[in-house]
Amino acid sequence: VPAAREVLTLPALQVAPLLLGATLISTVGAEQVTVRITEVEAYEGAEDPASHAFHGQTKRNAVMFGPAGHLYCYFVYGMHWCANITCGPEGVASAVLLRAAEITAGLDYVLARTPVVARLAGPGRPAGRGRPAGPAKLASGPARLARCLGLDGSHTGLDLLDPASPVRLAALGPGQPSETGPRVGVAVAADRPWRFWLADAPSVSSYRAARKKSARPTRQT
DNA sequence: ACGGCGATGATCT
DNA sequence: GATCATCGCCGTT
Repeated sequence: VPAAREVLTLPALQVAPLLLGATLISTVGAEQVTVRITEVEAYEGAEDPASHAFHGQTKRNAVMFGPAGHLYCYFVYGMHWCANITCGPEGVASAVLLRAAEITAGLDYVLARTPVVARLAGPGRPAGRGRPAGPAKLASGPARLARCLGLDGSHTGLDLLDPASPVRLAALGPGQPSETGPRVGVAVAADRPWRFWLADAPSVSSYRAARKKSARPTRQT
């Protein structure tokens, strides 16, 4: 199924499951990296308190209000980048967060480019003790996935359907068995099962509830 | 296998 | 000045 603008222009909630199994190609680095998406989350705008666009348009989230099929990267926790695909018609904020994928081409390059990634699942590394098992976990989690693809804020706004773009959405998934659940690390609207993943895909990240707000200390010296 | 927590900086009120 | 759409390390079962 070819990736089409009109499909991505649907609300994120509808686009999200269609992105499972989709192919994403990055030529941002020296060599091409290709992945198959296995886990995503939908974020709507005005009616979704967990969305970056919930409070309206800002400089950071502006691309979410643009046409569908563009890349939205944001920086979190002082060290990580995460990547979204914008959805919905122009003027309506909506996006799908890319949470996990399996690397289908360029694995050697990914391992060579980022030593910290290679340490996670490089050859000869056994599982356990803080060490995820095998290359399936290399792009497991939104920040790991963005890192494997070489994405950061400089790539925000790229048109994923432009054949000349260094990051492209080549094809949508054929519609495989998938499962849903609440979004990871999201405290508000926790009752909405807007996380989607491919059943039995080893690259899918593990669920973590939002860290509960620590009761604020009464004093600090 | 699972849970707690520190790192670290942009963004927005 | 608080809040993160996280990750990796460390300690405990």
